[in-house]
Amino acid sequence: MAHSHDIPTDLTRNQELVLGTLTASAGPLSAYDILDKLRGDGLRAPLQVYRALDKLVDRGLAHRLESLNAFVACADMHCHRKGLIAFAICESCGKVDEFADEVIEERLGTWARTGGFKVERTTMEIRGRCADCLAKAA
Amino acid sequence: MAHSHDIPTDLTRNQELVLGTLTASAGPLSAYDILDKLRGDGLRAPLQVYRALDKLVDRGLAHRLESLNAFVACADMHCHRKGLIAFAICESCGKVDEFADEVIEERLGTWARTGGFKVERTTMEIRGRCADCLAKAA
DNA sequence: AACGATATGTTATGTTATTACGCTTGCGGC
DNA sequence: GCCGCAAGCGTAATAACATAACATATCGTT
Ligand SMILES: [Zn+2]
Ligand SMILES: [Zn+2]
Ligand SMILES: [Zn+2]
Ligand SMILES: [Zn+2]
Repeated sequence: MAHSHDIPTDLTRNQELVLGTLTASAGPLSAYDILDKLRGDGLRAPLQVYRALDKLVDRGLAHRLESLNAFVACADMHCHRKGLIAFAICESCGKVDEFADEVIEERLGTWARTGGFKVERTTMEIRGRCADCLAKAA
Repeated sequence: MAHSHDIPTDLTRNQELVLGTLTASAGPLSAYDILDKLRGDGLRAPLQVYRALDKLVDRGLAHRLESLNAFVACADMHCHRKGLIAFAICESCGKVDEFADEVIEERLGTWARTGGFKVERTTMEIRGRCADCLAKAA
């Protein structure tokens, strides 16, 4: 049976290269970081990376972290249909944890309904220290 | 009696100019937008604006919107000691509404405690359409 | 084959943010 | 007063992030 982690097969070459780079990385990468890693594969211009990233983000295979101007591969495809994903970003090791929370989403919906605001998308990014790094620092 | 909207008196000239510009603006401004508006007052270099913005953001007098790479004046100083502020940004008119929500903050705290993550700061930005713009479009 | 839609490659440019360096100003201790 | 420090300021240069504009290529449909 197909497993939810399977990489889609209909990606273009550039999209596959970019997603592969993100997946192989321990943490978020900027578009230019990605470009540098893919020079050996023939990529030369930022736009090649940005175009691939656009598609990957559209499909939920990657996420943009606004507070870092960087990108990560989706951790586990749990989230593609959920409206709100929160990211916990460790300032120390760069690791990114992603999670979806219905309570927060519902609360946001309540706020929006009250004020007549139509929510189109939400970014939530939490900066701090992960458990591992806290343990090491202790 | 002192009112919470009073502008602090211990700002430097550059800080005052930048905060004034933000306060006068209907929507968020980028650092370079601010710079352009302040050329007549003698400001010449991005750094002059960025330095002022750093201080203003530190003091909670202005906020940075990560998803726009832009800045707004704090709407009403209600938030300076609260950990989490959410911003609702209208894609149509640019208006930014800010609010603090204890439920969301508590929920986030719960998630963090569970995973051993130490939250240092959170950015939450909601993109969509404000009530006014929805009414106009109808 | 003709067409449209999507993807690509390339160059140039635009926008946002920081580094590095030196000068000035305000202030407490002497 | 004068020293020494901390904070602020001015300027130039550069780094980092993102898009515009245009030409070509690839693929499925008719
Ligand atoms: Zn995801
Ligand atoms: Zn960590
Ligand atoms: Zn505020
Ligand atoms: Zn609006």
